[in-house]
Amino acid sequence: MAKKSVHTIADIAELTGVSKSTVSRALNDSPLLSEETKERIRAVAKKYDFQINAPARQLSLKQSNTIAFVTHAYHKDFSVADLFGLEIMGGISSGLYAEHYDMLVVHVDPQDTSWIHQYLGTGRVDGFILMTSTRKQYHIKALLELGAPFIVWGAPTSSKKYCSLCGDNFSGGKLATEHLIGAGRKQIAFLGGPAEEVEVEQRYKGYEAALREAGKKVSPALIAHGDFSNTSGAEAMQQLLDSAPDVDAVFVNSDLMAIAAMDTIRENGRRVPDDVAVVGYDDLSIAEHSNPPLTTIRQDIPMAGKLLAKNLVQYLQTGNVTNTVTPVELIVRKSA
Amino acid sequence: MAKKSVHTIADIAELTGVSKSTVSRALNDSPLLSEETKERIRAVAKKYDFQINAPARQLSLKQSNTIAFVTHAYHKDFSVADLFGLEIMGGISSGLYAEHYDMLVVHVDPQDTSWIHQYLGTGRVDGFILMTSTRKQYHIKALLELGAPFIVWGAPTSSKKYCSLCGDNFSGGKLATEHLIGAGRKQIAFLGGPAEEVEVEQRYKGYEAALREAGKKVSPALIAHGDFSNTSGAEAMQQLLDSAPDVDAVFVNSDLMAIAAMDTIRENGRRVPDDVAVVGYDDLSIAEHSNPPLTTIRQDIPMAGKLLAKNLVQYLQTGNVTNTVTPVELIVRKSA
DNA sequence: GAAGGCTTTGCAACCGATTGCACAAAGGAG
DNA sequence: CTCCTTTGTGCAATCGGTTGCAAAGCCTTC
Repeated sequence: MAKKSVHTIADIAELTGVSKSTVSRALNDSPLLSEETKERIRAVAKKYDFQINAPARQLSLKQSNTIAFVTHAYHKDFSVADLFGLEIMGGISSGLYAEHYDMLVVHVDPQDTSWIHQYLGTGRVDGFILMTSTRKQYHIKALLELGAPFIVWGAPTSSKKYCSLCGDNFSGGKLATEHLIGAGRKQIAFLGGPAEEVEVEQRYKGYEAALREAGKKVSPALIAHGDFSNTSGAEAMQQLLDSAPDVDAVFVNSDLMAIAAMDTIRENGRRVPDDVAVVGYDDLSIAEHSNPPLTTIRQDIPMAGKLLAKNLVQYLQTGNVTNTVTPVELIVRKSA
Repeated sequence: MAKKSVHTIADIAELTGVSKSTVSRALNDSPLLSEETKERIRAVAKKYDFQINAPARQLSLKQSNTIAFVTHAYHKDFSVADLFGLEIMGGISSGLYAEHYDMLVVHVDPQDTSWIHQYLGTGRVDGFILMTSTRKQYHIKALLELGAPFIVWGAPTSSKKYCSLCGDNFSGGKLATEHLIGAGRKQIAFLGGPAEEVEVEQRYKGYEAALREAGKKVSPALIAHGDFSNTSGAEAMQQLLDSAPDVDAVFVNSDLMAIAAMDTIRENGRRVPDDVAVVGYDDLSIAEHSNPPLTTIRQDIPMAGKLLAKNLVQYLQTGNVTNTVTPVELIVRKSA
């Protein structure tokens, strides 16, 4: 079949005997056209498998229908952000797809903010989803200064208004701790991520609140911090076992650290969960395959991704600034 | 400063007192212009932080300088492709960046090939990098039929010519097995991925070759297959321990399966590596953090990503079909 | 039967780049 | 002092859409 030559709306126009404008309107479902004409034109377009030219459309509309997923470059040293980033990317991608947006992935150098000009100034993307773990504040500041549209994963910290989405960290910490208390644990430790991060602080507050409500005290010997990495989880756990030998439970701020912590516990001759119960955070896909399967706080990551996409698009279209907190859920498996 | 209004080459043209064409030529380093003029124009462009409009350029050049990273939608069930995909994406991204290309991520339904039209027909992307694990052949066939430019990760299988890149699976299998033989192991098992995959078959051949060269026989009781997933690794390992109780080493086709296998070995009251030595495959970031740290065959994934990018771009520009095999390397840690 | 109002469609300008071709200026040859 | 190259620059068309405005057709209404 010689249908090959149908690549522009002008071709369709000729085939249907109307003008370019009419074809354009038909394809965009303009109310100016009669249903009949629209139908006729669309039928032809479908028949010839017409695909509109994206760059031309973007040029005309001054809008790319593309957003950039901004993340730091991946490196050998394995942090929670990696797996987490992968999972959330799937959610974002599907959320954007539903809104007819494409996703460009931009790996940035944490030191450098020139990517903002590079992608926004050129009309390549309409907005950003920020996932970089380090120096996030620095990037947020730059985006705000340039008036670039964006949404960030994590609790909002600047006084300025911008879109954000984060998990309910307070409830997460509380839920985990309550579960351990309910299981009859007496010496419940908190193994957090970097103390300076808002998320970690909120989880700690939840931990504290649960203990207080149960009439328990917070003991400094039961508090330790890592940096979300595997190794730091093992180290912090060792520290806890040393400083509080009678520890019988631990709430860990990430699944990755929790898995490392469980290894450390075993290396110290204790059993999980018999001697020490462990609750993780995130419910990454590895959580259910760990040994033993990890009890953890689930953040619905795919859903979070979809919401990031949806809220950003909403902001682009209406200027609505959203700061959403997504619910968390306790998933009970074998480790606690 | 009122530099805000400099957004098009026409603005630059006015500022420098030349025509749009001259500005365009200067920015593209055309040989038609004198160095002096080019310098002068570039200086102005730099001064005003001019960013060229991408859609306009794309429309004019009929080329988007964007490629699509095509992968299946991520789902809960954790396969090697996930982590592997993440790591290789980083390499691809940086490789494309070096070639001045952007990376669009497209999550596709394995059943559906309409994404090809959707992205190629619209001029949104210039080519594809195919990573989907299942139904890969189906997608390759569709791409070939439509004459779409692409490169795939994995050994080429069709009789048709297309670009590909894959690890040296034969050498990988051989290296791993030789290492185990060299360590004095006598009953060396092969725990593979799906038997029908070319990669797995090649690794098996390498395993076989190493045994043969050492004057050893291949025993069917020492062969098992999983599907690259965590759980399948544990199951297959159990099967091996049952069918060959005297097994003292195992070459596993993926790090994820290997880690699960090590757990299974311990659950059966044996020690790693003392009783059973384990060699994995891929050297994912988790390999060095496993317990014990995993001896494994490294594929240089970031480099593979860069090569995928580079070779695809080369194909786009010159039509050169490349089928590259990247070297592998034995990384000795504690598990064997 | 003419005027006015709707609805439907087309013309042409515009979005911001690239590039073939024409033309102007400068240098060299006769 | 002309004429011819050679080199450097600008004009205007083009890429493929979108959209403000004008116009054409049709139906009412007086």
